[in-house]
Amino acid sequence: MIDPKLLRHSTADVAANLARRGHQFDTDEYLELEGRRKALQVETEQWQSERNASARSIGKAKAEGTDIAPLLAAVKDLGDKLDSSEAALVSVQAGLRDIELRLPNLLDDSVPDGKDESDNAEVRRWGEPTKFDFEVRDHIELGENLGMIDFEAASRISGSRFTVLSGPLARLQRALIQYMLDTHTEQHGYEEIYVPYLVLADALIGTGNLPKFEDDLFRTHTETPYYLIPTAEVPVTNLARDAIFEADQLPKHYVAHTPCFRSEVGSYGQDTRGMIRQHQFEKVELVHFVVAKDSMAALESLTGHAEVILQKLELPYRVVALCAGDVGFGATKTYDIEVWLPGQQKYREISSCSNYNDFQARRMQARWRNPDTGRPELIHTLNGSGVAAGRALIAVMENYQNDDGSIRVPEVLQPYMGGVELIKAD
RNA sequence: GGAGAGAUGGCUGAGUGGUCGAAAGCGCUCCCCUGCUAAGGGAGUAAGGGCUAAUACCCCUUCGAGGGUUCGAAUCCCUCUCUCUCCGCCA
Repeated sequence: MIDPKLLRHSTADVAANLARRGHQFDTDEYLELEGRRKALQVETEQWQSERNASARSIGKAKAEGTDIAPLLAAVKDLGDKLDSSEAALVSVQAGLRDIELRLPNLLDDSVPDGKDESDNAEVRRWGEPTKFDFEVRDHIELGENLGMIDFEAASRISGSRFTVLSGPLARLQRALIQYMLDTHTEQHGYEEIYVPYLVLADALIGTGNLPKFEDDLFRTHTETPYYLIPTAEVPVTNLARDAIFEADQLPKHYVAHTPCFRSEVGSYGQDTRGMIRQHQFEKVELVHFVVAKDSMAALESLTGHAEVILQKLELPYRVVALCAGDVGFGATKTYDIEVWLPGQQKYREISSCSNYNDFQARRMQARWRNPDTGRPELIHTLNGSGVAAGRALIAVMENYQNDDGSIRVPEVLQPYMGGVELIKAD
């Protein structure tokens, strides 16, 4: 959520910033509503104040034994006036809040202009696209030839966009997850955390997934609905909900492995084959809670931590700064890390690292106490994949493939594979 | 699933219709005192929001959540959620 005060006092500036994303902010509608809010709130609070004053004087009169009948007569219709004014205020406030909750975050000035993916700016590149002296296979062909990926079985069980992995390949994904968790906790100082995979709507409002992106989520039909998490970001970031951290408790660095569930409506026709885009996938997620002044530096370090994983796996990648039109709803700035996939001869997203500044914190009331002012201030939240395990598995398969369809196990993963160095069909 | 108890400020814990944003204690901050330490004395110490240039006044809201009764609710009524104890079941 954008600071309501900023929205109120610098409406045109906010609209201009959001326009960079291609978001059209109807300032007339907003200002009209905001004007009514102000009038109604002032009026309502005046009635409330009056009611409190008269209730006090009635109490006092009663204690003194004075006749309270005239006082009661004086406040006779106060209740009605208060009720109607309050009802109007509540409805206007709900309308405003809905507008505010659906407004994307302000972009950082460093975000490059552009309208879609093709305008993203490459920041750096690590490694060179892997070279092969044979015809490369994609992960689908590799996996099926090994007999360790079964898309047909998955679709019998769950329909499209699911995968069944077996044997060494299933273990390889687990090895990747374990390796990532160990690296982030042991090398990068993160605290490992285990969280619920089902969350309440409020948690998703906190991170910005609701109310706008309900369609992307799976929901239960229990009386109070649960949502399957689309990323660990949701439960982990909500650890800060309603919190007031002391200065010495920050920064917080969390790492969590969870499955992620996405409905992927609206992505018909994209990546329909293979396990690039699934309803369910495994991901290791990094989350930072920091004080405001540190968040841009934190974005750099978080992105760096995700990159280390690819470097240790010796997977070629590049980092791109998302352009204005491509930055996600709640982020002020985002780096995507794209890994080289020989099967597609393309760099494909394997991690997305974002600074949300106070956007999520404001929705969650996540604060820290600034010792200089003694007052609670909003923290800044960041998160990034470190990295997506399903896609990392694809990247390893395709980049480590041999002519005979076998797959070498990256050196750093071998200890997690019981020393296995090569995955091949029996 | 059954039975019972509970939910109040950073914590413990009073408070069954009015002067209660809330006693007391602890903790914390500042000041005083004591040659150090311990002890002691004093003052302060919730969050959100509105108004505003203001983190100054002033005002509003909040005692698990939502509704109701009332001029007035932490206190009375209804619904829900959560926590704890015991029994049952269960990974």
